[in-house]
Amino acid sequence: MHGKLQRKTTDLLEADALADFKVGVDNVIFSVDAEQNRLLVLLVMRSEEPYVGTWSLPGTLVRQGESLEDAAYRVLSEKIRVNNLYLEQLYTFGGPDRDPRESAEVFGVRYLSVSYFALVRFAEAELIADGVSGIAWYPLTQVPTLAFDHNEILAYGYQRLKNKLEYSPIAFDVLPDRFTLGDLYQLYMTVLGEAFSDYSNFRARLLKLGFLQDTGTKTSRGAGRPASLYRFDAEAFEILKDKPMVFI
Amino acid sequence: MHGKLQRKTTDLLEADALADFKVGVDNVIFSVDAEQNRLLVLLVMRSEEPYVGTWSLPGTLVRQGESLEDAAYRVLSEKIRVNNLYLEQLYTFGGPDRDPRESAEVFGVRYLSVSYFALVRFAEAELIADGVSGIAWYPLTQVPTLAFDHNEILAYGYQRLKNKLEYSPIAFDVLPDRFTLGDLYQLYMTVLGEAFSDYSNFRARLLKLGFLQDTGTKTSRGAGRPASLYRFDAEAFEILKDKPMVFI
DNA sequence: GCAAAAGTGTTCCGACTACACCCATGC
DNA sequence: GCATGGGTGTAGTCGGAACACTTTTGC
Repeated sequence: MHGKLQRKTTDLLEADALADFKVGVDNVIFSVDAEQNRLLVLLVMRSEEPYVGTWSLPGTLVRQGESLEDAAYRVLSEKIRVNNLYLEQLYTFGGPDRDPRESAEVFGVRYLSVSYFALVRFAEAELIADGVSGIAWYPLTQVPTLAFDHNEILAYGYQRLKNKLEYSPIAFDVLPDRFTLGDLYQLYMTVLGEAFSDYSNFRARLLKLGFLQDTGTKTSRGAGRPASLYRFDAEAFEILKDKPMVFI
Repeated sequence: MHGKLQRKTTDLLEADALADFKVGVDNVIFSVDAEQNRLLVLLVMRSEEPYVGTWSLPGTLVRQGESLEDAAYRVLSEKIRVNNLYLEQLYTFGGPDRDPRESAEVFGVRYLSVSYFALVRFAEAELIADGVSGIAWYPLTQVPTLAFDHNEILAYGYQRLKNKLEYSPIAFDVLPDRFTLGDLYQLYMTVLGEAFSDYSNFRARLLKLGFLQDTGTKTSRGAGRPASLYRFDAEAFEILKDKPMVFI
């Protein structure tokens, strides 16, 4: 309401001068290790200042001509090779002083982070070591203190993951093409924690939704009765997608 | 995976040079006119290039030392005076070429928009006309073509509003302190459209939740039996906030 | 046979739906 | 009285929770 008219003349000296930004994209990449029933996050060891030698979320700064989502995909593809994945924007963190590089020059450039949330198939995901910086899947329970405000971003991403699982079919982006209902149940247990639902009720509910296709084949894993392999029927789901649905 | 090592020397010439950003904040500000049962959005007429003379969402560019949320509040307070409001971040739109100012200089500055979603009390909201640009509440059904990608942002905000209404108590940020259950019902009807629930069922469900306090006083509006005035009990709600709850 | 995992069925109970009906006011 | 909106109650139904039970495998 004030200063707007004079700005042209004294731009850089005024208190309300515009901030210049570099925009970073940070990815919260989850995966589920079905063997060990662990929820994993992908972390990289920083090899540049600031925070050299500290673990952080994989991220990058946005380049000229590159969209935010492009940048998010680029980070991902530089770190892991995957065929299938789920990706969505998470939140934008942009307070001043969230990046120590800002304090270097007074009123210098600001760093803003647009975070993305991704889910990939653990079995397919092949980590790309570039020889310089470390890269590793960390069990969510063992994540150390991260660079910047990345612990906060991670916590936010984990919340989103849990919410999404309840009303979105993102689980099928992490499971192999053919999976047993036990696999699916284990995935939910791993992410949401113990006792979110009885197995047989979970089973009945999911099957009633009608987008799980019994392939006819069965698989036997050690002791116990062999389980039917199911496939996610994307076409059948499309029809139902607008109706509210709960996997709990 | 490539170019990372050489970047220091030929930074500005390389294809993967970093983009420089100005960051804008655009607000989708909703209100509900209880008299006429209309859902309203606040729009402003642009008085500067680009898009002079076109309606747009109220927005601003982020200043030095200012957080994103600060900027969002600043836009709001420059346009309207309100006592109570709900505000949350919506989404970040950041593709190249979303702002025509970008094409002016090749590889010049990029414009990124962090959008916020707000809900204010219509009766309390006093619009601030600055004499230069227009400002007006538009019924959602009559919104014209807006500047930039603002129609898209608005559509996204409307979706969020509908979702939030179902599981969050944001309605009470828009209603006056004391309101009748009829007021509350009308609000839901106005935002969500006809026939989302029977009135008596809606009433029973809400009262059972236990955070609506009957003030004892009654109000009479024209014909019909006087209605009890209720108040939202924030303390009672705090206790229940973590449990899933549906107002439908 | 026994343990282990898959798969089926059944009972109980709470919640939502769809109404019908009573109450208090203005005119 | 009658129209209007507020407020209460109820019968039917659907779906989830809990749990018992059957089936098919490995050993």
